Amino acid sequence: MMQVLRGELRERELPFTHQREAIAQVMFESTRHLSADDVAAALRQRGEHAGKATVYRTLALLVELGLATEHDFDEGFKRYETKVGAAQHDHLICTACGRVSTFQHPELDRIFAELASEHGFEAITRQVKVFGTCSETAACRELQRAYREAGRTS
Amino acid sequence: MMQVLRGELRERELPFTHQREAIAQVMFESTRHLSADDVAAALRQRGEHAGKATVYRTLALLVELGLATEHDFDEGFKRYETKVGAAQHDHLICTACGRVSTFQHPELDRIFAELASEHGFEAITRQVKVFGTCSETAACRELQRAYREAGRTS
DNA sequence: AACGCCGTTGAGAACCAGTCCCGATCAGGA
DNA sequence: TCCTGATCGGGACTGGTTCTCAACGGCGTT
Repeated sequence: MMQVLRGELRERELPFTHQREAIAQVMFESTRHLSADDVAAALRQRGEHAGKATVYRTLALLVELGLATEHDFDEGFKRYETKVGAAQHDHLICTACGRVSTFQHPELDRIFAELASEHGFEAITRQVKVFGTCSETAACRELQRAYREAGRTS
Repeated sequence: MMQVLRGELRERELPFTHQREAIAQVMFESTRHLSADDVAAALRQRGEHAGKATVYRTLALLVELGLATEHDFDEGFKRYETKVGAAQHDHLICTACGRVSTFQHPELDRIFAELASEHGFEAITRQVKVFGTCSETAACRELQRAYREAGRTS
């Protein structure tokens, strides 16, 4: 896993530094969506440390290398997710509790490929996000009901 | 058109102010995706003026009332688009020239409805964005070619 | 093992979209 | 016209992210 990073860096003649290793380790070991702060906290927890500029630069680098993806769930900051060993997937974001769940739909790839070629567009990445309320907690289910009723009457 | 706004405001017992009218006018007369700054500039151009706090508040209000939608095209700021008289649509964003084009796909609504019910999720809004390169300018087409070749070899 | 080049690091300053504060102003019902 | 409560606006503030630049550290070379 770390070898992949090492290889990508060598290929571009970029140094494999201690900080890059530590940050990548944090990313690779988590399947969650981490903010820059989460990464810094995880580093502290294992006795490591990296300046915030380095954390941001390294996360951007991982995205550039294709080893991570960047997400914006409308929280006012970005989150990052390891891409290694995970299939392309999209997200459902609960606006009540903040939980993010993932899904894969077999038709989406085809649809976007069709769209791109129809528009003379070369698609590089896509972002598909569905915002709404989940049914994990009682509070979320309550909001679901409220929303459904409001939708019916307006 | 302005009557719609007036009605929505009355329904919620909110005052129909001169600033709200002017900002809504700017939005309703444009089919483009305007940033808060664009709106302020458009106001200036027609001899109006509104503090930026008011611009932001009013745009948020229009979104709340269902008369506008908010977009984030990864430029570091939000853009707003009037929703009046426009069908649900999604966006292709060219990362080379910044052009945004729209598309509608007949299957997407069905797919997201299915997904939501499968996950016990009540979908409120969705954001579907495809980032890539368009074929509008020579520079964009050049990047398209470069990207296709890079994709082939890696 | 020591050298040197050059990209990286980090602490803090800077940046900037967006929000908050609060006294002045205004919409609109009585 | 008067009154009341919401809005407005200029400027201060917030907080995520980027920039600055001197010190440092990979890593290929000698």
